[in-house]
Amino acid sequence: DSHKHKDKHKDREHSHKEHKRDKERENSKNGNRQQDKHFRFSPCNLSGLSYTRMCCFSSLSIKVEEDNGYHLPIKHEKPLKRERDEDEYEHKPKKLKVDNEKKVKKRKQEDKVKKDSTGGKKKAKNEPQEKWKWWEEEKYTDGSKWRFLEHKGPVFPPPYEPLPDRIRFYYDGKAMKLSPAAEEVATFYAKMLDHEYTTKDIFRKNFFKDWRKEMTPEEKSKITELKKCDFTEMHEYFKAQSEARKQMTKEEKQKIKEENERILQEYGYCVMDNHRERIGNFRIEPPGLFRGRGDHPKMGKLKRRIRPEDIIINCSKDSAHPQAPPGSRWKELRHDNKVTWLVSWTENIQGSIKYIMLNPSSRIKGEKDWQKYETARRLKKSVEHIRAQYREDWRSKEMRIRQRAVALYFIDKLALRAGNEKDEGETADTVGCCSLRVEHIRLHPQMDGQDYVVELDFPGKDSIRYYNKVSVEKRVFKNLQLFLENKQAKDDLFDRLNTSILNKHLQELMDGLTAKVFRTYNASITLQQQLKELTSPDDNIPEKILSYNRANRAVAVLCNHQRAPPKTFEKSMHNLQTKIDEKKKQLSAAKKELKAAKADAKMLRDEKSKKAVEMKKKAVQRISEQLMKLEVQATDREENKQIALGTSKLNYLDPRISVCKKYWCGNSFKVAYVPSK
DNA sequence: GTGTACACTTAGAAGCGATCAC
DNA sequence: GTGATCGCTTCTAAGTGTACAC
Repeated sequence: DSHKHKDKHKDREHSHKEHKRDKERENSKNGNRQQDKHFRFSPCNLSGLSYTRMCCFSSLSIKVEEDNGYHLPIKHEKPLKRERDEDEYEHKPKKLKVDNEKKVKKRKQEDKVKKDSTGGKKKAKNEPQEKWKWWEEEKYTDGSKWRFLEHKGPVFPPPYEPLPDRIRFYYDGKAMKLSPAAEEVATFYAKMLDHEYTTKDIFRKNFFKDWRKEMTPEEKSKITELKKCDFTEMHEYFKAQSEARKQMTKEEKQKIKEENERILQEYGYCVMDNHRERIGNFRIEPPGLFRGRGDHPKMGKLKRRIRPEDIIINCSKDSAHPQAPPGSRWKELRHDNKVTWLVSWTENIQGSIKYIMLNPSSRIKGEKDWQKYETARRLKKSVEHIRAQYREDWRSKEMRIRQRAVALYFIDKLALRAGNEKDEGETADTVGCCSLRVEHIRLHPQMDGQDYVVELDFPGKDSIRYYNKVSVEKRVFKNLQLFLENKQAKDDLFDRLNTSILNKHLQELMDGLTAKVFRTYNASITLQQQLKELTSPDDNIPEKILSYNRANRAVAVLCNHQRAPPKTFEKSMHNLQTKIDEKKKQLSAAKKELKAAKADAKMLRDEKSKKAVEMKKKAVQRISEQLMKLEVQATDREENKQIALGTSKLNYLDPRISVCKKYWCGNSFKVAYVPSK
């Protein structure tokens, strides 16, 4: 019997997008593909000291073996071997300096001295761009995140600018002038007319409900049906505006660029502990319609405009406090150095808190990132023991222990997320490991020539579908059968488990261990093993890049990092195919010419015709190479259609693996910071 | 044990300037 | 010159995990 509430989840269908993805996945049995357009660089300013890195890749294919210890949700042609234990992830770390009170005190004093010498303000803006090796400095041990923090506060979006009178809204075929408040919300919808969102019932319903709240009583009584609303003039107006922006002269564009740069310099940086640091998101989110992912019950709701009165400012007592815009005041001015955020506010859709924090290149983010990979490396040392433990626990007398052990096996083997419980009706129905339900799993004692196959099919984070068939150990299979007994589709698979229980257990096994550490560890170790397998010391740079991309793709597949195929995908593939066809024709013609030249040479037996043969041979060779390149490009693009490589690069792969000398491929990476040599 | 608040990381979509191909 | 594509940034939603009250 379930300890958790049952029947709490309503039947939901896959979103339209997901259906599209499913269909495409089916159509692409040899693997998912993605055009490597989406690649997110980590901020990697050498003076910015990011613990993350910057790489230049093209997309390349990987192939996956059926049973390699890691069971990837997306299948590929070639085996991706991944051994569980690989010592090379064991780079010697640079010894972390241990903080002590004396050193922290010294740093504090130094900060004070520098501050005093600059009249209470840091000389940050025009400081020479000298590398700051924050990783060589001591860390705070008292839980504080900084000693001094000064910033200029957030940048607010511009106020609403009413539409020109010539741009009209029509209701039931008749032009109608809207009040400014109602008009503003209408423009949010009008701007999205081309988007799939506006075809969704929930989106339309939520928008209309919230829009009506902004209307005057007269408007409210008149506008009663969304389907009678005509926003097309507004839509065309915004499209024309966007077009006009594109058509601006170089000078106009330059002027805007300079203004943006000025704002960035003024508001985009803060001073934290004597260093000028880039802020990640210094702009307040503008009002608009909420774009929840998947079947989000709140999509289309009005995201209200944030006012200074909603804003909490966090900074040092002894800093120059940011000033609220004239005529307004902040909600609160706080001096909490136990947190890293500079500005916060509560949003109105979920009631959650939003923050303005530092850029990933900052000391504070870099240190956290580093710690994350250090924890993953510690896990490497304990992982065999932990695996032995959970295998033992599969036989436990207690159901809760068995469930915990099977869930952990999934998290380790399949790199699943923990799966916290979520508020029903407040968010899209998505699950992770601990929140899997009976309906998400199917057991096949035999399937495709394999024993004990578990078929997993569930919506994960961002409503991305996780689909995988994996052969498991007999004991796991038997346990799963037991967990499913006497349960309905909507019941929890692991009814005696949640993330809190699981993480408490993990904490006992290793200090700092939580479910997500397994994802980091397994992603990084997969990269390393793939690099080892796919590269050889004699490889040239393109070959190494090819291997790196394949290894990266293996990680993306393991972590189920997917994206929607680009809108222009089909068209661009079609264009590429046309090129291939033309090239084939060219090749065929060149071959004919070569044949003719050979015949001439045989007859004439002179130097000129011999030379002609050589020329034609070279032409055939050149065209063949061009054709091959195009074909590789097509395969590559097709295989990368749905795989997103950026997330793993940015969040899961220890940069020390990418810059390891053994796999180093020169100009492929720009490294901001390599902590160990 | 449960619920909630909070702080932070992870995530895909969208935007945009630069470059390429024609 | 123009449209397509690339390479990257920005935006913000959606997760994880901890602390704390009851």
